[in-house]
Amino acid sequence: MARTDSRNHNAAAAVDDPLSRLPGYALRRAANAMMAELGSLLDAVDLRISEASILLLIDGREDLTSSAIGNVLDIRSANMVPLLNRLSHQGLIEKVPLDGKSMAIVLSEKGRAKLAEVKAITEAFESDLLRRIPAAHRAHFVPALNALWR
Amino acid sequence: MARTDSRNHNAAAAVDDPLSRLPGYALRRAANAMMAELGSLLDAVDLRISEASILLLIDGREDLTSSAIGNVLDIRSANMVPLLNRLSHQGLIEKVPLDGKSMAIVLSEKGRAKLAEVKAITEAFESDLLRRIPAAHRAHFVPALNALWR
DNA sequence: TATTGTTATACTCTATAACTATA
DNA sequence: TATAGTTATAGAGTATAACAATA
Repeated sequence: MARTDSRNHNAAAAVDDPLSRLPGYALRRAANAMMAELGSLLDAVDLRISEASILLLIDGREDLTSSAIGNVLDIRSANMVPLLNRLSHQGLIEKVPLDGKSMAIVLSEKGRAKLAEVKAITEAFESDLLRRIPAAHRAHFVPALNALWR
Repeated sequence: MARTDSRNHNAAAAVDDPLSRLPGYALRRAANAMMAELGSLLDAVDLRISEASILLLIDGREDLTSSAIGNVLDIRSANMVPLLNRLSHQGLIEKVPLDGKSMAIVLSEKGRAKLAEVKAITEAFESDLLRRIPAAHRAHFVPALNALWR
């Protein structure tokens, strides 16, 4: 199977990604791969990653507003609207007025059931992810990542 | 400055992101932060991250086709077209026919000068990135990331 | 005055489908 | 038949600006 024809101009096979030694590039590729995989897993519960993140963040809390959620997850208020609308139309969340201006986003009965599914999927996925990292590097992974944004 | 008013319903300040212990979540947040920063740095040379990646990949090579580049960087051929067009309109690359079907993407004189600028920016950025990771975790970073996608 | 929430909009990135032409 | 390249298009994600109502 060895290809030794020197006239073969298509060198794609010989390019073994010289960029992969770069931390930023490796970070992007790893994140893209992870997002694609998690996204596929969440298709089973008809949620996007950002929507699942919101359910996980709310969990049992009844005091989180749209802006509070957006602040934590780094989502602009204008972009929170369609995100929460979709969760609302699926009957997963409810808006409870806190005062004339603010509304708490809380999980409905259906939302709590969905959250349980999301937790099962993400917990399995997250431990899968860790298991793929060689044991020697594993404990360093989250601390290193968190140093880059927290 | 301490806020101790227990009647304050806005608990945003009290939410310290319980999701950050999750590897997948931390990976996404770190990658987003990195991309935003690198993107800003590359504004100085009027290039996007994907465009800079292409210049870095080509470097001195004269045998890489659009599809070869796309295979390495995981960019679909349909999406390579506008990407290469923009580099071409900026006079940074040229297309050299290899046969009636394939074209090698090579750097122009101007492209080589631009690449030098890109290298300066990215090398400074990449070492900056590493420097932010606590020393104990630093050597584990790229190997751990590469285990997730290579 | 600052904050909460909303609407409208635009830009980027990425994905698929359909197609032409050449190997 | 498979590969190289292109066109058109659609869906996500995310950004800004402008606005109403309330704190």
